Amino acid sequence: MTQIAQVSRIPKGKRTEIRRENERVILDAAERVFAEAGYGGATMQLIADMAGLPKANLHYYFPTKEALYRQVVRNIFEIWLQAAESFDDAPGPVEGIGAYIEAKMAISRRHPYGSKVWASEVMHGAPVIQDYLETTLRDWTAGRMALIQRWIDEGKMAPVDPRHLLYMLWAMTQHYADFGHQIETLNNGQPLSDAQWAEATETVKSVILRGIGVI
Amino acid sequence: MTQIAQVSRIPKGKRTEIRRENERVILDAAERVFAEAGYGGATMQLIADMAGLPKANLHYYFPTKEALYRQVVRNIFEIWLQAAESFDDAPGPVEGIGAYIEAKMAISRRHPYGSKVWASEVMHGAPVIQDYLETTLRDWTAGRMALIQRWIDEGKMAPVDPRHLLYMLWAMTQHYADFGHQIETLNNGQPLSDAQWAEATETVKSVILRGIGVI
DNA sequence: CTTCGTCTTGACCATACGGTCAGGAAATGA
DNA sequence: TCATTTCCTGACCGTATGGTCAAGACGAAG
Repeated sequence: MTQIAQVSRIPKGKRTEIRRENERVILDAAERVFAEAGYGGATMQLIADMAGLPKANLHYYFPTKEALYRQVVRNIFEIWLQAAESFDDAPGPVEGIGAYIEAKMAISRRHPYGSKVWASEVMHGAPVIQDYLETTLRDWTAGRMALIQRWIDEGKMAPVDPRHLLYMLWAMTQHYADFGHQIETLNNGQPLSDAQWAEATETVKSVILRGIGVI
Repeated sequence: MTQIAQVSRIPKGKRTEIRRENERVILDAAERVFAEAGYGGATMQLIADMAGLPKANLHYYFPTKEALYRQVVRNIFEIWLQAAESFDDAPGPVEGIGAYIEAKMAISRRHPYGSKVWASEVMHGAPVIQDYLETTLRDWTAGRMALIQRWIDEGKMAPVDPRHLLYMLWAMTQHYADFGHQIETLNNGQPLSDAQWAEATETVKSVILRGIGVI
């Protein structure tokens, strides 16, 4: 067991571990800097300082600024997709949509920088992840719309346009990450407490679930 | 009457008119470029090209890039505040919140660039409009929260946390501007038609109004 | 027509940025 | 121990950017 744990942490010796760790540190720093300064405002020097590495070292692991940015955006997309699984295996809208809201609110709290990078990328016309929008996201959206439509047809919820319902879910949950600074300012400059996050999640859930006629 | 009309259009001769027109052209171009490229990614040259003026001319009207950006953000804030008036003079939540959703959806369609600049500014920590958040926006929010609470106390709507209800309204309506590119991609690359905008507005209204128990 | 203040703009400057590179340090394997 | 590969980094480079300036064009007023 100890052996297995070690193997999983250091799969192929110190070399691999160094690479893995440095890439992680750089990606974390880059996510934060890209979120706070935008792609154009972010500089490799800033990311290097945040990561505690010389700038030239960044270019050793990631050839260009754009390549680093691409990797950051892709990582975020993976997290989105994982949350999307909350939708499946649900007997009806109360469980499915409720779980989805909870999952996305949790992501907004845990990965605010990632959400901002994604928002920024989309706002600028999705120059990097346009293909993802046209393939993976489009397919996922179509599948969920069909599921919601099925729930409507089965009389499990009110006849609400599935597409715009999805947009509403995305908008509200991501708002708590993307506009976190505004929300914090309106909260007397304090980050939302555990209780306030729970309250926010509960309010969103209750309004939506009542709004689609399942409460 | 003709005299008055002329006076209001050309108050002080051609000089003033030239200044007014050039400032307008520059601000329009700047709003679009800031929205599409972000503050850091926007260049004075790009704005100048978009405005059809030489770069040096921009610096004649606006001393620095930051000053130009500040003016763009302030203009947007004014538009936000005007829409906020929809809330007042409403006898209850159906009219007040319904009108507010319609007004903000209309703004999202007519001023998508402005909405994106605002979102970008807030996401980057509101370096320029932090004072607005702490004064004007905070006051406005407090006033509307009190109004909503009054409606709840009077039994006109379900007891929904007023603060988070406001956040939900902002999130959903601005989402159609800020994430317009994603929405367009999911609409087979086509901008939303008049009918689709009406459908979106109707869906948001119906879910929210049912969600706060007034339908 | 002359004068004066406003507007226009090509050329220019200092700086900061993304990216390169050579040469050394450290880890690996025989 | 020694050879080989990977990792590290200070110094450097070409370019693009925000901003300046001086000289001229244009409208207003007498």
